[in-house]
Amino acid sequence: MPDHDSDSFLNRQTKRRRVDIGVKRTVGSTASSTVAAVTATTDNIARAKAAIFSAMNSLSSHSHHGSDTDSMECSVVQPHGGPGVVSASDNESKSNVLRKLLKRANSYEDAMMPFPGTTIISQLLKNNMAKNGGGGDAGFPGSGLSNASPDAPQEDACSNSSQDSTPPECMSPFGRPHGLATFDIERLNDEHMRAKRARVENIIRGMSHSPSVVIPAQPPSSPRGGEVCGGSSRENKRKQRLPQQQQQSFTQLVCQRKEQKQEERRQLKLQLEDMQKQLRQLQEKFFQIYDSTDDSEHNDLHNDLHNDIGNMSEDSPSRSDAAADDRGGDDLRSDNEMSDLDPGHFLDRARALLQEQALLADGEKPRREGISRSKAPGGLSSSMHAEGKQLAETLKQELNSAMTQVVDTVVKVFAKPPRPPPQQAFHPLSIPPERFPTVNGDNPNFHTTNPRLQCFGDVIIPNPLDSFANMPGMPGATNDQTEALPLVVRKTPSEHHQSSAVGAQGGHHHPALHPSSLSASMGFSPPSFRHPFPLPLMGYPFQSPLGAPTGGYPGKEHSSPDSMDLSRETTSLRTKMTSGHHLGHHHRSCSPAHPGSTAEGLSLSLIKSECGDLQDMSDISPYPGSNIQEGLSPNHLKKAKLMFFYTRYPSSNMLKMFFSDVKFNRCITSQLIKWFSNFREFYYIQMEKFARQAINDGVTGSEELSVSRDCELFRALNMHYNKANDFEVPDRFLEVAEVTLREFFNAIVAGKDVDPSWKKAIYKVICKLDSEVPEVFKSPNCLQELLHE
DNA sequence: GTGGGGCCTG
DNA sequence: CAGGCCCCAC
Repeated sequence: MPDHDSDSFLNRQTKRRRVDIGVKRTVGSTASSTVAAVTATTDNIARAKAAIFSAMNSLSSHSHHGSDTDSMECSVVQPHGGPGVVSASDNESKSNVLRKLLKRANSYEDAMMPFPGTTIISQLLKNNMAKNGGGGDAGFPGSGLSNASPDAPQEDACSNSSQDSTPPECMSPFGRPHGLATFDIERLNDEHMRAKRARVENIIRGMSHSPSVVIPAQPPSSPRGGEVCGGSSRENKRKQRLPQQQQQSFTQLVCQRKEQKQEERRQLKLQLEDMQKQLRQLQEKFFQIYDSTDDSEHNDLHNDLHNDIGNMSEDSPSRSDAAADDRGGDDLRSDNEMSDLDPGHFLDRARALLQEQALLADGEKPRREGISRSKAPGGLSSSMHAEGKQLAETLKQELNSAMTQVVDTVVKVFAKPPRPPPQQAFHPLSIPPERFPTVNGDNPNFHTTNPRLQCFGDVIIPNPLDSFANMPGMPGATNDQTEALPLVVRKTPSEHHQSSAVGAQGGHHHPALHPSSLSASMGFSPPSFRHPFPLPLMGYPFQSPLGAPTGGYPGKEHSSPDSMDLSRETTSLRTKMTSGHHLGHHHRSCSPAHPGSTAEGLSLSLIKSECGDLQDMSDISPYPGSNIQEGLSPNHLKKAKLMFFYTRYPSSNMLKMFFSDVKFNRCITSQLIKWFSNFREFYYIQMEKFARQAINDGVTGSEELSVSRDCELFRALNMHYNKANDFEVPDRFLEVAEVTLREFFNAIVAGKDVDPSWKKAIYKVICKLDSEVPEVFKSPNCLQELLHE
C-alpha cells in the first residue's frame, strides 16, 4: 500500500477530510475484475441516465411546482366540530359505536336521534366522516389527498363550506335515509353530482354577469379560512400564475367536476376504511363481551365473525352459518333485502332473529343461565348473552352486506376512470413491519406479491408524503420514497419473465432504450397501475390489523423474539440502491407528452427492484428450486455483524464465500461492502469517542487502556453488532478493539488529529488485524448453529 | 473504467 | 443503515 499522502491529496482532504486508506485492493481483484468488465457499461449508462434525469426532474419539478403547491393549499376537508363529530379518542368513539348499536336494539329512536333515518352503517359512516374531518389525521388530507388531484382545493373548500352550512350537501350520499340504506353509493353519487352540477352551472351563469368574481361560490375564504393555514399564500401564488382571474375561475369550474368526483371517491374510501376499522373494533368488542360464554359458543362466534370478515371482500359473501343453516332462505340472505333495509326494519329483524336464534340455541344446547327464560314466548327476555350474541349475528350480517356493497361500489367507481384516479397514497410507514416478514421468502407470497401493491391493500391511510402516484410531475416524488423499497423482491414471476426476456434480447441495451419494454422493465403492468385501488381492495387483508398504529391486535406472524427488529430491518434493507438507479427509470418515463408519466415512472421504478436492470442480464433462471435467494435478509445483516467481530475488511470474494446462499450481483456485493463500511464507521467512531474520553478522564498512557467485556466501549460495540447478545464475541475482537483504542488514544495525544487524514494510519493498522472467520459462518444456517450453541 | 474505501448526511 | 460523493488502486 503506497502511502498516498501527496500534497494534492491533502489539499483535497482539507475540503472533505478524505481519509482514504486504500487497503484491501489485492484480495479480490482477479475475480472482481471480470465482474467489472461485465458491469462497466451498464454502470456508465446508469450514471448518465441519472444525471440526465436529475436535470429533467428538476425541470419537471419546477414546471409542476405551482400546481402541486396548489394542490396542497386549502386542503382541509372537514371542518372541526359539527353535529356528528366524534371528537373522542378512537377507542372511545368505537365503543360509542358499539354502545349505540346495542342500544338501538332496545330503543331505536333514542339512539338514533342524532342521525334520524339512517341505519347503523350510516351512523358509522357519519361518525367516520366527522371523525376524519375532526382532525385526528390532521394533515393527511392536505397533501396526500389533495395531491391526488391538483384541483382538489376548490372541492375541499366546497366541502368546508358545505359542511359548515349545509352538511347534507357533502354528506348526502350517506346522510339520506334511503341512500345509505341501499348503499347504492354510485347512484347517490350521480344524484349528488347532479345537484352539485346544478350549483356549478348556476355559479357559471352568475359569473357571466360579474366577471370580476374571483372564485365564485367557492368560498375558500370560508369560515375556515384560517384553517387552510398557509394555503392562502400558495393560492395567491397560483392566482399570480394565471393571467386572467376570470379565466382562472372558468378553469377552476371546469376542473371542479373532476374534483367533486374525486372528492366523492376520497370520502368513499375514507368511509370504507373506517368502516373496516370499526368492524374490527366490533369484533373485538364482541369477543370481549361474550368471552364468558362457553368456549364452543365463543369459538363459533369467533369463527363466524372471522369468516364474515374474510368474506367481505368477495362478491357473493357467505352469510354466517348460523343464519344460513337455521333459517335457510331467510330474507336476510338476500342482498336486495339490504337495499330495503331501514332502521325500523333492522330493529324488527334483529328482534325476530333474537327470538329465532334464542329458541334454536335453547334447543341445541341449553345453558345454565337465562336459557330457560329465553324459552318464554317472545324470547326477548333472554339473557344478555344470548340476546347480544344474536344481535351480533344480525350486526354481522348487516355489516357484511354493507361492506360488500360498499366495496363493490367503490371498486366500480374506481375502475371507471380511464386514467389513474387520484389515488390516496398509502403510508408505507404505517405498515406493521411483520407484514413483510422477511426477505428470505419465508412468506410464500412474498415473491409473488409486490409489497408496494400490498401497501395499497394493507394501509388505507392517506399518506401526504408517499404520494408518488398521485400527481403528475409531483416533484417530491423523488425524495418521498421513504421506506420499504424492495431490493430483494424485484418482480412477480411474470414480471420477472418479461424483464428477463428484455434483458436477454437487449443484451447490453438498457431497458430504457426500448420504449416498448417500458412496462416490462419497470416490472409493472400498466393496467394494474390504472386501477391501483380495486386490486388491493379485493385482496384486503381483513384478518390483519388495519394499519392500526396503536397495535393491540395480538396476531403476530412471527414468534421469534427479535423478529420485530429483524423485520424492521428488513424494510430498510430493501431500500438499497434506489437513488442512482431508479433515476434512470425516471428519466426514461419522463415523456414530454405525458407529464404525469413522471410520477408513474417514479412509482413504477419504486415498485420494481432497483437493481434488476443493472444486474447481470444473463441471469434469466434464478436458481430454481435452490436455496439461493436474490436478496439480503435481516439474518444476513445479523450474520455480517457477527462476522465483523472477526474481520473488519472482508474482501468481496470472502463475502461471496460466506454469503453463499445469496445470489450475488453488483448490488448485493455493494450492499454487503457498504454494510461493513458502516460497521467500521461505527467502530471507529466509538474508538475515537472513547479514546478522547479516556484522555479527558486523565489517562496518560495508552497502556492504561484495555478493552474488556465489562467496559463501556465493548458494551457499545456489542450492542451494535450483537444486540441480542446471543453470540459470544471472540477474544480476538477484544484485542483488536484494544489496539484500535490505543491507536486512537496515541494519535490524539500526539495531536495527529489535526491532520485530516490522521485516521488513515490507524486504518492501516487495523486492517491487518483481521482474523479468520470461522467456517461455520459459511453455512447459510450459521445463525441457528451459532446461536444455539 | 471499475471496485472499493472513507466521509458526510439523512 | 443507505445514499451520495469523492478518492484511489488496479
